[in-house]
Amino acid sequence: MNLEQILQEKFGHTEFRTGQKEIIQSVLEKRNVLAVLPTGAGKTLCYHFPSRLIDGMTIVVSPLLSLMEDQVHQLRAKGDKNVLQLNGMLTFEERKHVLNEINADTMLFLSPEMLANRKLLQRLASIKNGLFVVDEAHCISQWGHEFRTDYLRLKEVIKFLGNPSCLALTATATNKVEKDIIGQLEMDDPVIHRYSVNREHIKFFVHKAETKQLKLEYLKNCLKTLEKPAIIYAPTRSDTISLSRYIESLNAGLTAYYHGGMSKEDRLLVQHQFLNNELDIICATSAFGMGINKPDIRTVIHMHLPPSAEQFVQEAGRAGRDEAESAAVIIYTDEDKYIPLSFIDLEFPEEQELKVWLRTLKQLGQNNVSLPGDGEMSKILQAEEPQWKMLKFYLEKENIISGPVINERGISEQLFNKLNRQFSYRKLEKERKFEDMESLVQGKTCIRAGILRYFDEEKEAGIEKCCSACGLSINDVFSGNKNMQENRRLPIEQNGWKEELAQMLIGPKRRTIR
DNA sequence: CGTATATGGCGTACGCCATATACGGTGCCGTACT
Repeated sequence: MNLEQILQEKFGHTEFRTGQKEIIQSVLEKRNVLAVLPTGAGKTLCYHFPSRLIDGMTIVVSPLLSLMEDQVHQLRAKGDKNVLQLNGMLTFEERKHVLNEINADTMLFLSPEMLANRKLLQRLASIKNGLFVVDEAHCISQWGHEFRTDYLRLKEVIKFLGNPSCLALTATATNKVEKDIIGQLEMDDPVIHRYSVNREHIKFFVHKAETKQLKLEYLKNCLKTLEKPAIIYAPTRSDTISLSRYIESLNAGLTAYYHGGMSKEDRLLVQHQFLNNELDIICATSAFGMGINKPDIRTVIHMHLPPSAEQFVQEAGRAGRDEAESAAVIIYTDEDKYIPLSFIDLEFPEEQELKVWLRTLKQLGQNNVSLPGDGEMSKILQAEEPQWKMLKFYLEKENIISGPVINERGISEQLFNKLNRQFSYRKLEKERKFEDMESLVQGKTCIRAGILRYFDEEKEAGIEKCCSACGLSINDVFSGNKNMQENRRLPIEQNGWKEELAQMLIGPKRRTIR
């Protein structure tokens, strides 16, 4: 039976989309695969398909619980009952149940943090493992080094599971990020399937404003001209709130805000309203977007400069998954850079700080104190919790910390120098990425060409007037979408959201959300 | 960099203004409880 027949019989599709067949073939040949496929190209099939043919369990590492929920739900809805997930939203009993259920035919979704659990790993290793998938694999590079270091432990996990073949999937990776992913997963002799990140129907616009007020003026213009639904990205949580108030005052459409500090319920509610076309505009921090599968987002506006071109392409790429004309706008001022730069600053300790931290740890070790919990420890060091967790990861790597034991003899001048050098290097890398983003918008040349160059691609000849630098104006977009406008919006039920929320929380799927 | 809160001097007992300092983003987790 050939792959097309299987596709038809088991998955109900008549043909593969670009790249899918090649990727699936490589996976079936038991190769380690890195696939860079643009947003909306059908990544799920790339592991769903082989997981049904491969001998052994398929493990899928997913960065967000909401994303995991969605995918598991969709796959199960398609009739695949042996798709399970394991995460912190499950009760103890539910977890036990999942651990009993899993077998060599299971597809199991987990977070990288879950895979740090030794007992769980032993249970997983007791089953034959066929395929190890890392979804949204750019997270390894983007988050793994500092924010979510469990991403850097995945290589040990893969070894522990008996080296199943590995498939890393992402929509945005430069050559450098590709190398980082391959290196961090220790993928042996990998096959790389890379498809262009170019999305021709997305038109790019950059506008530099002199003041904050003028930024808002330009935004007002954009909202008059550009189509909705739209996402507006802001740099801080409070900015998302003030922006949504501003837009409401303009009567520019139904608006809500979204950021990581909101409760799970509120986030879920806003997300659902946006997906159901009950909102025109969502003002959000970078927390919003990953796994948002809404095909008809017409406009993405950035009210600041994202920290990297990768992040920009990820966020702007949420527009126009349906391949209809869409707009991506950046409105910025020179002052914008201080926020991203201060975030980078915040992530890494100062030299003096690092010295004090190591000294404190050495003292704890000398007094045979066993290592306290993360919250407690960050208090002792007067560090932010993410900072301490990052340091802990690297100290574990250097065998300074093992479990609750602090091997204080290893804490030396050399160790300080090594860590300090490493942190400085990473900090510089991040600052460079931001500078690249700055030069992307400051240049006088085609923005699309700049993006493609950044991703080591050549711009294909023949795209005229593709962005503001090529002379395109925001009034020129959306001419091609005329006939698809009117039937989009549904009437809004003013009191519907409470019932809707109750539905999401209580039944019929029984989610556990606190 | 801009904004919000905290401190400090004044010169008289509470309120005012000036200046100093802190903060800003992304998520998972057998779990800290108050």
